[in-house]
Amino acid sequence: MAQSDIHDVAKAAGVSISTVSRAFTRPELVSDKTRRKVLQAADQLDYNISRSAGALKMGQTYRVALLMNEGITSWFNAATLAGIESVMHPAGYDISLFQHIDTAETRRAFFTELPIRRNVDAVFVASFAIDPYEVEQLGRANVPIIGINTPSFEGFDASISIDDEEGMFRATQHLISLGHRHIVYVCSASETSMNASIDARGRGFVRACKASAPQRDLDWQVLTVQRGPGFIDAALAALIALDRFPDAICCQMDMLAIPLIMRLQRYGHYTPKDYSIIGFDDSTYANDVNLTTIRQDPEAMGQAAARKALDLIAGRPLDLAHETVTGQLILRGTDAVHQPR
Amino acid sequence: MAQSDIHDVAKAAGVSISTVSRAFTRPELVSDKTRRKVLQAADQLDYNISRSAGALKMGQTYRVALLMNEGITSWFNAATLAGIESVMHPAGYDISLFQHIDTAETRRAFFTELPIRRNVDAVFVASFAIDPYEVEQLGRANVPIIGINTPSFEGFDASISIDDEEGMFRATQHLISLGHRHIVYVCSASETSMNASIDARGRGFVRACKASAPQRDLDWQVLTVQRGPGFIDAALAALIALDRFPDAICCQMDMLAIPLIMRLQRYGHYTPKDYSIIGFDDSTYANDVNLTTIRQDPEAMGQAAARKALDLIAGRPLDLAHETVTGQLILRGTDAVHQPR
DNA sequence: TTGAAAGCGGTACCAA
DNA sequence: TTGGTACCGCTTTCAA
Repeated sequence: MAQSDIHDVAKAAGVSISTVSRAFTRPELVSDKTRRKVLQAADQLDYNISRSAGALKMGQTYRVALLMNEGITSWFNAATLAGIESVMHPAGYDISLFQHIDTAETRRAFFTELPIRRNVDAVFVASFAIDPYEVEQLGRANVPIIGINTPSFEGFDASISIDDEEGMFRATQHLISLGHRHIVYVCSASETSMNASIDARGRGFVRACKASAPQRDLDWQVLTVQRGPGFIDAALAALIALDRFPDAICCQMDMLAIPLIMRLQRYGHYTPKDYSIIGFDDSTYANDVNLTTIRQDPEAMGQAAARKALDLIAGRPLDLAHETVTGQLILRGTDAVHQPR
Repeated sequence: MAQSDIHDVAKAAGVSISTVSRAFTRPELVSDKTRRKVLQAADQLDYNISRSAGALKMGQTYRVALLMNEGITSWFNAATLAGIESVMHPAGYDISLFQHIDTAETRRAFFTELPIRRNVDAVFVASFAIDPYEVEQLGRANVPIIGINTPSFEGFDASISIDDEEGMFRATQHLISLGHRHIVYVCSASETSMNASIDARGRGFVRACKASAPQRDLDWQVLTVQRGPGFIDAALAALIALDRFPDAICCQMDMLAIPLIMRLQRYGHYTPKDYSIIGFDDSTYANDVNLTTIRQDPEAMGQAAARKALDLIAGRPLDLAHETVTGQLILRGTDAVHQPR
C-alpha cells in the first residue's frame, strides 16, 4: 500500500495542496467546513504532515541534542531526560541522545566531528564538565547551549544547577546539630568521568565541619573509594576498619547510602539506633527505605532547562538565564539524636 | 553568522554540489584528494549534511517511535531505551518517545491521532498490552511494529520477550528445594496500567507450588497490594499480620523485595537467617544489596529489538521474528536452606 | 478563504 | 570521477 501524499489528500478533499497544508498547521486560516473535509480525507488516506519536509522548509530541525556523561540508565540522567522530554515533545521536538561522553576518546570524537552541527536547534549538556575548547566547539553549532548541573556556565546561553555544596553543607550541619561528634563522609571518585558535583559536595561537608563550634570538638574525616564495581564493598571495608565506628555517616549519594545501610546491619551496626546516616539525591528507593536525604529534582530541572531552550530558540529574552536551586533536607528515618555509648 | 549551505562548500572546494554530497554520504565514490578538500572546506564553514533534507529525499524519516506504559524513569524503560538507542543512534536514527501510554485517555488520544503516521520508520512497543484495535491502528502507520515484553505478539512484525512465568516458576522451585514450606508471593497490582508481566509471574509461582510433591505439604499463598505510593507499607503490614511469618518470600520484583528486606529488619526478621527472599529483575541495587533474584536484561532486549527493526526497515528477512528469553536465577545472599524453628 | 508557484537542502540519475 | 538537473513534500507569498 503506497503512502499517499499531500496531492492525494488535496484531490480527495477537492482543494489545493496549500489548503491541505494550512488545514494542518494553520487551521484558523481555513474555513471550518473545508478543514473538516481535509482532515477527514487525510484520515482516510492515513495521511499526516511530514515532519522532515516541514522542518526543511522552516529552516529548523525540530530536534535537540542531549549530551550526557554516563548512560541514560543512571537515575539522574533518566530523570533529566524525562523532564526535557515532557516539555520538548509536546512542542514538536525530538531528542537526539549522546550518551557516554565521558572518556577522552568519545569526547574528542564528539567535539571534533560535531555531528550535531546544523542538525539540532539546541543542545543540552547534562551533569558534566566541558572545557573551554569544547564549549567553543559546541558554539560552532550556532544554536543555544543549555547546561544542567554543569560546574560552570561559562559559554552557556542558559543553565540550571543544584547547589551541591550548600546541600551537603546543610546535611552535615543537621548531623552536627543532632549531637554527633564522630562524622565520616563517604564518597566515590572516578578519574575517567569528571563530575564536578562530587567535589562540590565534599567541599560542603568540609566547610560545615570546619564551621562547627570549636568547643564541640568534632572528629570528622573523608573516606574516598574508587568508583566502579565493588565500590560498595570498598566503602564498607573502610568503614569497618575504622578504630571507632562513627556516630554519623554522610554519603555523597543515596546510591552509596542505601547499600551501606543494608550491609552494615550484618556487621551489627543499625541505623538510626547506632548511627545516623544521610544520603544525597532522594533517588530511587530513598523513600521506600526511609532514608533521610537531600532532595534534588532532576526532572524539574530538565523541564526548566527545556523551557529556557524553547525561549532561546524562539528568540524570546530569558527572564533568568542562569538558575541555581538548593537541595531540600528530607527528614526520614535514618537520623536520630546522638546517644552517648 | 549565517549558516553556509552546500553551494558555499562546493564553491570553496571548487567542486559541484553533487560531489559535496557524495563526499559525505558515499565517500568511496569520490577521489581521496577531492574528498579531503571538500571535508576541509566543510569544516571551515561549519557545514554538515542536513538530516531533514536527506530524509526528505530518501523517503525515510530516520526516526523511530518508542511507546511505553509508564515514564522513562522506570528501571525497565530506561534500560530498554538505552538498548534501542545504542543500536539505532549509530545507524542514524532518532527516537521519538511516547511516555505514559497507560491511561484510557492517553491511549485513545495516541491511537486515534496516530501522530507517528508517516513520521517514523518503525515503532517499538515496550512492556504493555495493546488490544487488537490498537494494533490495527498502529498498522496504519505502515511501518514495522516491534514488541518488547508485550504479552502477545499478535499483529507485531517482530518481538522479544522474557518468559515471566518460567522465571518465577524457577524462583519458586528454588525456594521449595531449599526446604521452605511456608511460602508467600508478594505482588502489587494496578488497575490503570495493564502490565501482563505481573500476571504471568504470579502464574509461575502458583504453578510451581501446585507442582511440588504433595508429601511436602506446602503452605503457600498470594499477597496482593494495590500499586502506588505506600504499597511497600501495605505489603509490610500484610506480611506482619500473617499468623505465622513465612519461611520464604517470593517477590514480584526487586523493587518490592529490597525495601521489604530493609523494613522487615525493624520487626526482627532477618534474611537469610530467618527467611529466604527472592526478587525478580536484577535491577538497580540488587547486586549491591546482595539480593538473590531472577535476572532479565532489558538493555539486551532493546538491542535485539532494534536490530530486528533495522532488518525490517531494510527489507531484510528476519531469521527469528519472535524471540523469548528466560530469566536467569542469580544466587546471592538472601536465600538459605530452611532451618526448622 | 483559496490556489499557483517558488524554493528549502539535499540525492541520484544521466551524461561527460 | 565529476557535474547538471529533476524532484522529495512541504510552507508561504502573492494574487484572485
